[in-house]
Order: sequence, then C-alpha cells, then structure tokens
Amino acid sequence: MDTSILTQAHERINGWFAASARDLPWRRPDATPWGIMVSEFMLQQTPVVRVLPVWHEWMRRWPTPALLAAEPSGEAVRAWGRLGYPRRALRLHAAAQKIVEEYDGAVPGSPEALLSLPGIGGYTAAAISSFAFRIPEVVVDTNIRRVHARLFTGNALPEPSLTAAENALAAEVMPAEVTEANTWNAAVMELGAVVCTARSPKCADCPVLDLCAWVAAGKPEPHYVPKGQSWHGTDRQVRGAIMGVLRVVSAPVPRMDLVMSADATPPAPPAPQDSGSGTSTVSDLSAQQVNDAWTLLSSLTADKEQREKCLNGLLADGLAVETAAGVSLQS
DNA sequence: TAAGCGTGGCC
DNA sequence: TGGCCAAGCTT
Repeated sequence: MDTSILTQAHERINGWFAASARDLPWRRPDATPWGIMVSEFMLQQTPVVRVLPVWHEWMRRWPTPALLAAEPSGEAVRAWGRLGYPRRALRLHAAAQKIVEEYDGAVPGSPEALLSLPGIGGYTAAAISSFAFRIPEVVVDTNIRRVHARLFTGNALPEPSLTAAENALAAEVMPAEVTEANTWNAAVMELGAVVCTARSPKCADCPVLDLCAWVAAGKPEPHYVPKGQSWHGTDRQVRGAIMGVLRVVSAPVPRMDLVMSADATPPAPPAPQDSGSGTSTVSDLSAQQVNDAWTLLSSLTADKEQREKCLNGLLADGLAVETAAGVSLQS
C-alpha cells in the first residue's frame, strides 16, 4: 500500500468526519461505555434512525448494566420493541448480568473480556474498545469493508463473507497514532454509512474520490451476485408475528391460540389486562396494538406444524416461556 | 462455513 | 411492487 495515499486518506477522511459527522448521542462526550455498548447491540443489522428512540428509552430506564440485570429478561425483550432480532435483547440482558457478576457492574475495557460476553463478537468487541475506551482495535464492519473494497481494492462490494484478507487490509490501513486510529474507525464507518453506500453511493460528496481505486477503474459491477434474504412464508416471519403478539399482551396466551390463530374459526384475541396497580408499563399498550399484532399473526400463510415449530423454537431460545396459563415473555 | 435470525424504509 | 439492504452473532 502506497503510504502517501494512506496518509492522504487518513487526513481527509478524519477531517471530513470532524466536519460532517452526524451528531449521535452515543458519540457525545457524555456517552458512557454502557450507552455505547447498548447502541452497538441495537445497531447490529438495524439502521440508526430506528435505533435512536429505543436507545433513549433504554438509557432513561436502564442507565447502568445493574439496573437492566435486575429486571426479568422479558422486560428487555419487550422494550426492544420492533428493532428486530429480539435475541439481541436477550443477549444484552445476559451480558448485563455477567457484567454485574464478573466485572463489578462496569463494562469491561479489554477486547478479550468484551468478547466473552453474550452477543458480542469480533466487530462489537473492537467497536466498544475503540469508541468507549479509546483502545485502537481494528474495527471491521460492513460499512468499513465496503469503503476498503472500493477505495483500496477497486471492487464494488466487499466479499460475501468477511475474509482474512479483509481483516489484514483493515489492519494495514489503520493510522499508527492512537487518537487518529480511533477517529479513523468511526470516520470510515460513517463514510460508508452516509456517502459510500451500497446502492447509489454519493461520490460527489466523497473526500477521497480522487484516491478511489473503484472510481479509477470505472466503477466496475460487483464480481458476484448478492443472495437476497427471503421473507414471505419463512419461519422468521412466523416467529416475528408470534413475538409481535407476546410483546403487546400482558397475560400469557394459550399455546393453542397461538398455533391455531389462522384457522377458520380463530379464537378471540387476547385482551390487555386492566392497569390496576398502575405500575405496569404493559397497561399503557393499546387494544389496537394487540389487535394489529393478532391480525398479522392470523394473516400468515403458515400451517399448524410451522407455527408449532416456530413457537417451540422461541421457547427453546428463551425468548418466551410456557406455563400452565400459556405462553409469555419471561417474567 | 453457511444458514438462520426481524423489521421497515427505500428505489 | 418487491427485492435489497442495514454498526453481526451464533451454531
């Protein structure tokens, strides 16, 4: 790698970040390691705009790992809302418990300790180390991989799955100086998120347009066809619809109601409990939400067998529990 | 290693 | 309209 190219890329991309980065709450000086960790969990496969309101609510409700750890995991799953991949909420809750038990309630600063927590893999461990503790780990996410693929390799897209070569390249192009390296991690990610996007990149706004190997090569097409995610009729769709019901009801739902909801004679939708004590957050949820979730579940073209399989999967994953009264989130 | 795992906005 | 895509992790 040409060192003068690298030096220019460092200066320009970090300069661009300083001038035009989005003002995100987990990037502010008052952001805590816990707040940054929560944001990293939520941002796994989920866009910033959808994370923002949920992150604020979590920080208001659970400003420390100990406060989250003290609640049932079902509360975390419920508060996860519609961010998707609710297992992340379960793992974040479990991670908070481990932080309390093994790290005295403080998010650990070492990449190795972070990696030992549930739901934290290579990317998230490096990201928390760099963003929260200013340890210049090599951060490699999908945005960074795409920027590297275009700017340095000359490809339209990164490889289908993370390769050793991509990791090596990411390490090679990191600035040597600590502060500059940490900024670089955030800056390249930001560039990929807002300028060097997957579809229709905004090259006119790019601070390294004239350095870009992909542009120099005439923007060749991707060297492979990305395989799309199917959705209609999948287990994921059914699981999501079941979770959608469980999130908005306050009482356990009989197993057979969940399994048979699409039949010719669907059972009545479960009604929300009366608020009574006034302390339940569930009581704030409207009957409309319950009705919508139930309608969605009922509308799916899934047979009894698939519903049963999906429900059992959710129970096996710990996203739901079953008692004599029926199925509910963990409480 | 590849498949499985939610959700909603965008073009 | 519908496939594509988003700060991945786990098995």
